[in-house]
Amino acid sequence: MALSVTIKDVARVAKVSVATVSRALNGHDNVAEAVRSRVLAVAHELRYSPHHAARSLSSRRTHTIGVVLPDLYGEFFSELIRGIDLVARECGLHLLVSSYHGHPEEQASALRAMRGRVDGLLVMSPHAGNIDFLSENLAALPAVLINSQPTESQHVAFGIDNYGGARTMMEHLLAAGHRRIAFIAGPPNNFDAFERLRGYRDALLAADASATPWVLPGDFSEASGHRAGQMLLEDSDRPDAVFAANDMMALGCLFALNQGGARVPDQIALAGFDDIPIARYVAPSLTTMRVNIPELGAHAMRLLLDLQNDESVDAERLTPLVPELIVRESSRSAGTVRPATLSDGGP
Amino acid sequence: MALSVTIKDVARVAKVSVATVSRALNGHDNVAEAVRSRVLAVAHELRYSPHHAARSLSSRRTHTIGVVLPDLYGEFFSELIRGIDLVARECGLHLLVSSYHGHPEEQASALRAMRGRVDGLLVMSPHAGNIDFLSENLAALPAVLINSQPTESQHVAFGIDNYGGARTMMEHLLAAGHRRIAFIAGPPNNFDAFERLRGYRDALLAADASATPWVLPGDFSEASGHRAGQMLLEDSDRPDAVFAANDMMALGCLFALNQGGARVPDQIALAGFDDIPIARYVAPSLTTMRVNIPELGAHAMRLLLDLQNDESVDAERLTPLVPELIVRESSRSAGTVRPATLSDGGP
DNA sequence: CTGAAAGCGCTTACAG
DNA sequence: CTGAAAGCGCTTACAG
Repeated sequence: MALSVTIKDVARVAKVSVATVSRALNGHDNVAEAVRSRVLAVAHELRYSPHHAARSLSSRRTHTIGVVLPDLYGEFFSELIRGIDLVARECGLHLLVSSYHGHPEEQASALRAMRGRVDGLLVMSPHAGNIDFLSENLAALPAVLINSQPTESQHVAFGIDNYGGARTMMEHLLAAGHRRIAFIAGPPNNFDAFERLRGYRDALLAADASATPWVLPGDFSEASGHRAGQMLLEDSDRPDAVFAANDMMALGCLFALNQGGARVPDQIALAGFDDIPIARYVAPSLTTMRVNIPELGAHAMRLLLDLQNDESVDAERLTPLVPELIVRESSRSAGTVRPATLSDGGP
Repeated sequence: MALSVTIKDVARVAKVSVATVSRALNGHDNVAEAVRSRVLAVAHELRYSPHHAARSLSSRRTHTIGVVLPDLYGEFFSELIRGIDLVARECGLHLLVSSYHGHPEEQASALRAMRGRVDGLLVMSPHAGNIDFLSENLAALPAVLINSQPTESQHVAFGIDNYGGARTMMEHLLAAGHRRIAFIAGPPNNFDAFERLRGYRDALLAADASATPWVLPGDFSEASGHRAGQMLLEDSDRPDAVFAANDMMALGCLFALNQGGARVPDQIALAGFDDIPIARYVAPSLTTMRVNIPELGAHAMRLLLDLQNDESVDAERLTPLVPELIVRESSRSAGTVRPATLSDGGP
């Protein structure tokens, strides 16, 4: 760093003031054309690259967006980041990604560490009840909340229609004739999980007011789905269908059922939620609700940009993203169960 | 931002100078204990959080590591980042991740944009022949190259033993009795792909000096593997086994063979490279070389830390990471082909 | 169109 | 142990 070339070096060589160099490099129009091209040439020749911290300290803009996530692990987050990055790139913005690694108590410090590094924040906080404290730490930065519990606070929030998605899946299972439908729940304090459970219950009771919801515990992990599957196998009383709150648990359950000799979908139908890539490769391929994850991120990013430009965000743009029902073999009532192929269920 | 509280506010309220606030907050020992606790209390009460750009401009440290990758898409990169992040966190370092999205010509600007934002760089540059120009733009920052073509330059580099891995796989296929082994190659200018191809050739010729290498073109994408599989089906003359330079192509090839009615492994054995998660879920599950991707990132990060501390890096620590042979159903010479289960091939 | 100067919010020798 | 001051590398009114 000590050897690196600064704006002063460029100014000296180009025989102008640093102010002029700054203007020339930043494309201001109050620079003589001859001077500008000379400055540009010198800057290039010296391999000058502006010092980001200095620039953002004086200009009060960082051209960077902070993304604070619960975790970085897994397909969901990489797809989300990809969608965000797509929009950010178009606008010449960088991304500073940070996660609190499943420790919600570290979220505050993750948020505060963003000060002076970012112009705006995209925050995903699925842990219910975190919102008040969130507001305290968001400071004066424009922010968009992703997939978070709604709040009375003034924050812009955007997410997936988990409730509606769960109802859609239930309607599919009910239409296929299943009546005794078990549900593998997500983590207790997770807002997404809560909404999906709510959709399951409401749909079940809407179809038959005397039905008893059949809920198995889970935590979104494959292992918890596997445990739920084993629990079902041990029970002499089995459901017609199992709806897992996410695909990872559905897969865990599928393997448990396969191992235990329960045929899917012939003996038990199975469905998940998310449409992670593996879902269409397993045998039988998994019926699920497809969530357009990159679009979730991209749209949140666009909302943030509007917020930064002081454009008011109309309510319509905050309408949750509706997941799409993808019917595959795991819920097909009858017929051939073929191995998954390239042409099955997507590009 | 205008409303945010600065070190001056803390100093005023705590009735000390900004210098003292700075020292107290940074844990210097030349601060009276009573003063320190007062400053800390005030800072907390005011929800003060240091302005990062200002701090790094004056201290000349950013506590951030730049990670420049060819792309962000897919399991490989998210696993790599996870490994890097693991080590970074332990050291209280942040990560600034940037990708040039498959456009090598944007790599230079991605690298230069890191100036003044990071203390060190982790760079993955699989495109052969990029190295000289890399050196020009790395400036004075300590850097570690990941999975890149070796160079005479002074850069520290670390990667996977692609050549050795490919040979190991070939020895497995040869030991299973296969002689006519086709190879689906990766992109022409990719160093990883080049090394794997070299391992294939050498192993083939080592087993039989008169053998003719049978190389199909590919570019690491599933689609290109699918095309290669179709090409093999159309040919009346089929190989005993197919070794794809990565798992994605192996999967594409597998689907083509499945669709075309060629039984794997009975008629054609199949193997890939990488051990991506899907590899053990497909039917038949895929034999492959497992690369410990998080460890690749973690180790590179540790090398960078040593470099920053001016510790000399001994050659031993630069020894490439050796992939591990994972034999699954797609290359089993005979016996039962069962669906994948939870207990197959890993946690 | 251009330059001198103030200022962004910190850290760190330098005095005391 | 503490404070006044210089300085990090830029940008941006303010004059001219």
